[in-house]
Amino acid sequence: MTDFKHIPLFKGGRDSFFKALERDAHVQTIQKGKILFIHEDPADYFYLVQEGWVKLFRETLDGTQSIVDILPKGHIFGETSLFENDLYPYSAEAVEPTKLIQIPIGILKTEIENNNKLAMNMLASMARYRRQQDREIEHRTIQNAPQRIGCFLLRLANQDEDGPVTIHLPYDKTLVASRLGMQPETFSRALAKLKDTTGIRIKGATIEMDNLEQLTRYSCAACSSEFPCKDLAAAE
Amino acid sequence: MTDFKHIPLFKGGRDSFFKALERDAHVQTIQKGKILFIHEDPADYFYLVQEGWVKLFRETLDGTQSIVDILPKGHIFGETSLFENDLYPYSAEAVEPTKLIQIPIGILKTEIENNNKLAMNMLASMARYRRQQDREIEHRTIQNAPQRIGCFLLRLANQDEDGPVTIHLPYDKTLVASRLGMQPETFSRALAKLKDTTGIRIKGATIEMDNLEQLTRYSCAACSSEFPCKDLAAAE
DNA sequence: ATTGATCATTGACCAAAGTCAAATGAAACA
DNA sequence: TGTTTCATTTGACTTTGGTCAATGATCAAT
Repeated sequence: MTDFKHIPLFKGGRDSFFKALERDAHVQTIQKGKILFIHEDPADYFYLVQEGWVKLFRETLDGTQSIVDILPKGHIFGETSLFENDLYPYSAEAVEPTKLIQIPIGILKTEIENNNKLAMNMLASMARYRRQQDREIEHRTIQNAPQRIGCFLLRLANQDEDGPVTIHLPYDKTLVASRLGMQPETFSRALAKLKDTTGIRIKGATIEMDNLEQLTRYSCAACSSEFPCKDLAAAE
Repeated sequence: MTDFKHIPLFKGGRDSFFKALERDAHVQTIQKGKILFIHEDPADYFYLVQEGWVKLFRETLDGTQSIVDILPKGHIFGETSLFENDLYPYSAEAVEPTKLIQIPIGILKTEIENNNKLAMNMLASMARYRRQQDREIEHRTIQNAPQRIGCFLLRLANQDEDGPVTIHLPYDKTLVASRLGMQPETFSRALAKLKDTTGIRIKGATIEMDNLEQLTRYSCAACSSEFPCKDLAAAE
């Protein structure tokens, strides 16, 4: 039983909307590696991540992949097809064991078209995503590999914490590498360099440090935003 | 006299909205190099480009710039502040002699909040922008410098044209370089390489070729989209 | 035409990241 | 407990693009 009314994106939805969700949305449990849909497939459903991680990506004819995003719990995907043609603009794959809610896109479309509150929620969500993308492009341009990793770690951490911090990488290093637009080998070396520069401690997928200060000084120097990052994606 | 009713984003606006526009929006003629606002300024106005080009950018403490976008005629900017805090998320500068319409952001806000048609227009506009950004990130990752230039040229051209094509760079090469995330020197060399590879002819800011095929083969090989590009930004 | 000013190109060199191949480690499985 | 599989690391080398400095080109204004 999912409590749709507590999902921020759905706040202010009408009864008919929640009734439709109860009736037609259903939960899917997905194993790691499962492809949910492919770029250009007809977009009949959008999805809400409940547990796990979903990779959105595109690929060229020769198989080179480019990661659009990797989404945690609370995020939706497949919904943008709503506003243009009805095809998915990317492929989606579960990169960890994942629980999703699959929702017919028409339900959301109807509600957004008829309930301004939902349209406003959606606009806020897209504005947030947009800033995230702007930042992403900026970082690819002005941060080097170790700095990008540092920034990635900072975004995983609770930035208001003052003392020692432990961070656990949420998925494979190979995947983190492609999320950050670099090769696995580069990631490995860059992480080692980050360790030497900032004194963080690395044990497999766990990273520890006495405080965030060193990492901040190193990574945020090549960023136009202030630390702590204001625009961390709030769960949608 | 500006015909607000024919601007796609404003289609379906109510009379009160257009009255407010008539009253409070006004045209500005801006010389090249003029800064319109700075990142984090309070966002009281948004703008519609009528003529010329506007650069949106952010910069780090040490002055390194990152280009968010460079907008032609028909595009709006400064409007996203609407959905979160009320600060501009970037700085804006006219990079060519430019004509703008400056519009108090409250007028748009009121209309979007109360007129679902406008909210839908805005959603469509943001969805389009989002795809553009997704593509941008992809290209930075998988295209090399000459390919990115080729792709940039293709987007300037009429892609349905079959025969010989002439393209004129819309602004300085230095600026094109930063728009594409590379140094001016790299741009210069990469353009020369593109010339050798594809047989395009370059005279200053004018580029000619017998047809688009060579360029397409070279640049679109490292892109997940089909040529012709469907998602070219329609004027908003 | 001459002078600046700015933009653009070129050369020489350097640094960062990618590639290819091999070695190591770690988790899953029979 | 071995075995397989896949992720990760490391080494050696290449490629790409960045940096710095100097030179050309262009354009506007005197």
